[in-house]
Amino acid sequence: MPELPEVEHIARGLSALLPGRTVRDASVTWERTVATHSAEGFIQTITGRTFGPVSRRGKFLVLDLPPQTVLIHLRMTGGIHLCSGPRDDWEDDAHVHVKLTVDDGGKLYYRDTRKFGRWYLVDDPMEIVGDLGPEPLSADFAAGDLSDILLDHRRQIKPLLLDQKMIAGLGNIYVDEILWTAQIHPVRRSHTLSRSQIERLHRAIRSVLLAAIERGGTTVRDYRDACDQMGAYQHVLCVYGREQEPCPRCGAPIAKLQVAQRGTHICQVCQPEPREEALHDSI
DNA sequence: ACCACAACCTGGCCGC
DNA sequence: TGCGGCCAGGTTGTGG
Repeated sequence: MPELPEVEHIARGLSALLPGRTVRDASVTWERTVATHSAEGFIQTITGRTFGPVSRRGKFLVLDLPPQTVLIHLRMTGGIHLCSGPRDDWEDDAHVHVKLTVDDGGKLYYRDTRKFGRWYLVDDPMEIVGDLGPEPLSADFAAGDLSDILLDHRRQIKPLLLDQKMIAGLGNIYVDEILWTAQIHPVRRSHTLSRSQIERLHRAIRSVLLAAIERGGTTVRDYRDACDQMGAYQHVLCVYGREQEPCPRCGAPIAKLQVAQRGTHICQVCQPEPREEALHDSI
């Protein structure tokens, strides 16, 4: 579910509430959620520790818990909810797999229907996020950096953008939105893009992600932020989930196809299919 | 280097 | 109503 904007929004929500709080109690009801420890070992290790700053790297939520760090990847259906009141809807939820009680009685719930999400407790975050590509919203991610990545490979642009080792944080929804915005077909080979297309793509990556963060992310189904609120970016999606609806730019019906085994939404007019030779073109 | 596919899980939706 | 099949915001490992 969550891509960069959703994780960023959750991180901001937790930043306001979690730092300075001490873990008093913890429970883990789906053993495999904690990838680095047994449930027992994890609970013993973190109890009594106090949270420091909360941040994000790619799609990972990063919780400082000196002297170590907790990294959380929400995968498809993971969600975090921090409740300060005495009770909460999540208390008896069958899909809550981790629960932390902090010193003022507040509770942090981790809910994950499909159980794909993972928690990591490590000495050095680089053990987990060391292979990630650059942060697309960082000030030093320039069009030239994107160009270096694209020209260094001969892959279809969509799977390349989804590859976290290339650029960190993009997922299926935002890649479809970004490619529509930049008017680039998802199977276009990365090394065949022109200078101006790369600049358009660079601008689209940043503008789409920033707009999505501003609206608190996209809720297709499960996603809720740290305060259990839905996002609002789903209301302004241009192509994702809009098969058959008119393209906001030209009015042609949005088409759905498979690219890299992922459902993919495009406007066939605004994002024309590359010629065969451009697909296989060398040099 | 790049791609296809299965696996990890559950639930919702569609058609019969 | 029930059941099978397909779909889903992600990642990893295997094999071609």
